[in-house]
Amino acid sequence: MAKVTSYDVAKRAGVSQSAVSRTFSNGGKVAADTRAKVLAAAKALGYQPNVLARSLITGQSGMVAVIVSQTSSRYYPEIVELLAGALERAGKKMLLFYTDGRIDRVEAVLQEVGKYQVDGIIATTQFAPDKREMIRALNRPMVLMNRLDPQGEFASVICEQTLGGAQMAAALVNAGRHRVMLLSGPKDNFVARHRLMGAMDGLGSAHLDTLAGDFSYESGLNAAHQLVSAKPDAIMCMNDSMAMGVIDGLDQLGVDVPGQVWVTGFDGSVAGALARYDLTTFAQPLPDMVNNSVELLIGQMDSPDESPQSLVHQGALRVGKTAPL
Amino acid sequence: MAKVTSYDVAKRAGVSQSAVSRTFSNGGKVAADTRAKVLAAAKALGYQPNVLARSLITGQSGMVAVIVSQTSSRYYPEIVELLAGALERAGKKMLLFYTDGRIDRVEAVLQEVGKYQVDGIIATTQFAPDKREMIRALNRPMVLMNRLDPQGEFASVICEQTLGGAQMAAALVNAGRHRVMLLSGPKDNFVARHRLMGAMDGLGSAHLDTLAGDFSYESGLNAAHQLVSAKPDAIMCMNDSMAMGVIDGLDQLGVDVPGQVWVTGFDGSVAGALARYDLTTFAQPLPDMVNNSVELLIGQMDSPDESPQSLVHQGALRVGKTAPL
DNA sequence: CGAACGATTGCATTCGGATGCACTGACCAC
DNA sequence: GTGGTCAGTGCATCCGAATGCAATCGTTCG
Repeated sequence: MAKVTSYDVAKRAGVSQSAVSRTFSNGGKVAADTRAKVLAAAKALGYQPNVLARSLITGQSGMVAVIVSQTSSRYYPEIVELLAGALERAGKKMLLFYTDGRIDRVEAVLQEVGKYQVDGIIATTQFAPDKREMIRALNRPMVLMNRLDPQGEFASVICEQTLGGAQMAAALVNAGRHRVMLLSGPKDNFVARHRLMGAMDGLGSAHLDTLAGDFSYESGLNAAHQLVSAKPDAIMCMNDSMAMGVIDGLDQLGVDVPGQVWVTGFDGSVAGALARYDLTTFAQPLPDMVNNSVELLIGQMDSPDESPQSLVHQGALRVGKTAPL
Repeated sequence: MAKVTSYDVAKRAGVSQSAVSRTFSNGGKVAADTRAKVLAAAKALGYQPNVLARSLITGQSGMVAVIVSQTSSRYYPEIVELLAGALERAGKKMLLFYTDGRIDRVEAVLQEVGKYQVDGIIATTQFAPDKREMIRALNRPMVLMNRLDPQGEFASVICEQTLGGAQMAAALVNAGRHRVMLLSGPKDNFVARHRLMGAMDGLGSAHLDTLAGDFSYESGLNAAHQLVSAKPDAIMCMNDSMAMGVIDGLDQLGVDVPGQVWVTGFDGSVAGALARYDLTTFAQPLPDMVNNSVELLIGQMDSPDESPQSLVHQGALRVGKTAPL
């Protein structure tokens, strides 16, 4: 019942350990009947190759580290689920780390990642500039999702954020909205900053003011009162979770959406599409982005010398009932 | 830049590889100045111990496999996030597997788990009885979450489901509801079955009929029409996601909740607590359950010979606006 | 002052599997 | 029949770190 090793299988099958190893690795040269004997013995003993031992030699563990910055945005779980599927299809296992949105935890997580010989890393986290050297030292393929490496050293898959913000803003202005409040995301967050830039560009003089949110539903809920006190005709939120919070906050204040104020989100999350919210939002093609991330990562693993690519996806306005554009 | 091993560190520090190993493992006896030299060299080289190599000797990988049956219930992401936190506090890494709700994938997942020398397993999946031998062969501590092993061979943490169903049902009847439709979960799902049993017990003659759902929002949405055609005064859904779907479906049909029909959920999910849904539901103490699961698992790892425990938590009715009990 | 002692340290081996290399036969062409 | 090719095989070694054991050193005790 204890551990079954390749030696045990070899003994039972009457062959050498090498033969067992060759049977279970890909390139192995094994005669058909030897392979059959080995497989029979393996099955009888319940043998499973020890991937960790194998990784010592091959340098491949089959694991991919996924680092998520779990802000309380409800968008992240959707990313994780999609990633799980895409990685599984690529034959990789997912070693999942959360940084809880704390930049100071990033270092600890990177250290752990370094100990586990992962084949690659997919990160949706912000890295402080001084962590660059540390990441480089990990010396592993990495793809940033929804983050861009300003120096182009690491591959990334993003959705065009600034343009999206501008597009949404322009749509609001065109629809006659001239008093627009903004609810921003975390200051150090890549997508938050870019969305905000685009939004402010697109709004021009229609921009009343900007309040600081943190991407969480609660921050939207809490901001509703202050947002509405400026008497806006629209509130642009820099993600869906906050938009949902704002809507619920406005409900509590007796403010009708979209009757008195329009509200828009950003992400195109599944949650935001729930019928009772049905957000007008800028939707990112998340499934494609996730699939491409994994493809890029696998590509880097296969040919480590090619320079890292950056893929930029285009999102699209999705009109729901919270802003009848 | 390539891989840094304990030998490299040893050479630079002018000590033996053993000294390096002892510095980085817990029980090691190392003189203070030796340790200092090692740590300095390690830092200079960016050395991180290779956990996988270590696991060969110690038999401990520091990883815990989490197996989730990812039905489209939005409750599972909440479990995963909580688990991530609890495992991290316990110093364990999370190797995450989804079975996509397909029982036939369970075997494949178990095989993969077997290859990775995880220290333990936390599963929210259903196991077919013929997988029992396979799990036993893995020979690893395992805790079932929200599942009960009928033979008590594996530890489990559950919430009292039958009682919860009965309690909810009784509350509805007491509040004067006498025509209650049920929306069940997957037939082979543990919690679904038990909730349903309790509900039927509690309803008695107030039970009109039961429709089959699959725990997904969509199945609730699609069932709304058929559910309401029986002219019920309440619809009990066996989880929150379906309840949200039912509510949205009823909205589309112009049926007022709770004006014309009451709707209840089950889980106490974060999503169901969103203000625009504000479900009346039977809430499980999920954070406690998760923490206990990890504690039980760690306990089993420390003392493998103790017989596995089963913890049963008590949930509580949470009254929202979809059924003003 | 010599012996016993405790704290450190390094050596050698081990974990489980992959792989370069040499070796064995079988089979073919000449 | 001889030399050569080639598929299969096992041996020995390696991956990176942990650890039992023996060796070393500075002390302390009698």
